[in-house]
Amino acid sequence: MAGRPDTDEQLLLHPYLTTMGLLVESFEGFHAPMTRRVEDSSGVSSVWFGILLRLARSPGHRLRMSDLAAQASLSASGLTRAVDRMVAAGLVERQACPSDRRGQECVLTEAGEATVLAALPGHLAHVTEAFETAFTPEELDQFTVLMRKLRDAANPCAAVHSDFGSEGG
Amino acid sequence: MAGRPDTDEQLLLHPYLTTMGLLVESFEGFHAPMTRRVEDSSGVSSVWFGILLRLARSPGHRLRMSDLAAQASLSASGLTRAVDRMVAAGLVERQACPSDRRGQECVLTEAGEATVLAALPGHLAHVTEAFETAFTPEELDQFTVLMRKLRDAANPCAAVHSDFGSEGG
DNA sequence: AAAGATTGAATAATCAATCTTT
DNA sequence: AAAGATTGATTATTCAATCTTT
Repeated sequence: MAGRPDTDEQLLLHPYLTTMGLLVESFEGFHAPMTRRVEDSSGVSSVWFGILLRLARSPGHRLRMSDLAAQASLSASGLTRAVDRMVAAGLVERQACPSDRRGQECVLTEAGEATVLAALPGHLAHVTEAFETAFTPEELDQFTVLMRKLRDAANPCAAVHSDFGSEGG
Repeated sequence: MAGRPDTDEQLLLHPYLTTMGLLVESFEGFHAPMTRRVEDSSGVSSVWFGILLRLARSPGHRLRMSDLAAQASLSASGLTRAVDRMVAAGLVERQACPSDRRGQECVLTEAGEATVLAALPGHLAHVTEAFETAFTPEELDQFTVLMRKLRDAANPCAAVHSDFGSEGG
């Protein structure tokens, strides 16, 4: 009869749960091997590589700690610890933010730039291979559009702050 | 001239890197709020909820430790620790695998089933809202197909083991 | 009071090594 | 010898609290 509540079994096997599980598994299945490769070729963790890459793509090779935290999907304290370790490794340095004395900028060092540039051709080759194996050019375009929609729907604020997603493509 | 190597700047701004960054940011931007909601409504971490959900969807409400580790994107030791804590919380129990005395099965308890079923309607509502806000039905179909291609290309083995991705949809 | 950044305490993840069974 | 599972040691991440600046 109409309005009858779904059984537990129907809920458990709902197609949207299948799609959700597929999304998570697909991302992990794609991301984990990519992570291993970038760590092998760069010699640093994928978190560090992501930070170095975002700095290298930013004007002045620098980003505010809070912006970097958001872009790297780390908490503020998580980024502070990561940058502590990267400073110790000589890959980045902290500089006072000239316009806001509460702030700190994270700035790429020569060694940091060298690290990211050395690993970049190999990384790009892996990314290219993964996308071109999985997708035709038309599918890659479709995919980019759909991912942007998914992100913007779930998290509207992310679009403006994003160095990667809000332009280009 | 032909064959001239790319400059660092060209590599850094390569469209595939933009797409890769967009993919990661989109997934995190989608997944993080979903994680917070499922933790709020279920009272357990999203890792635990994922484990409970996969067990609830499996025949006999049970899975081998190694299969569960793969599906939950955890290492073998990571899953052992997680299951230790879930046994202590009364949500799952270990049973010897009848066909292979090296193996252990992780089995849902009554309390574990109650936990996942209580949170399921709310979780499904959030998933539904996220997908239907982001996508038209046609786009959701496209998206499912593309995610499956991406996973299968990057990680061909995952398809066979997957409870979520290899059937239905 | 709110925002940016950092610190202490606690949690959870991994690698390498180990043990049992196949 | 290889696979499944677990344990010890280490590392990384988070939350809550704190400090400075706006």
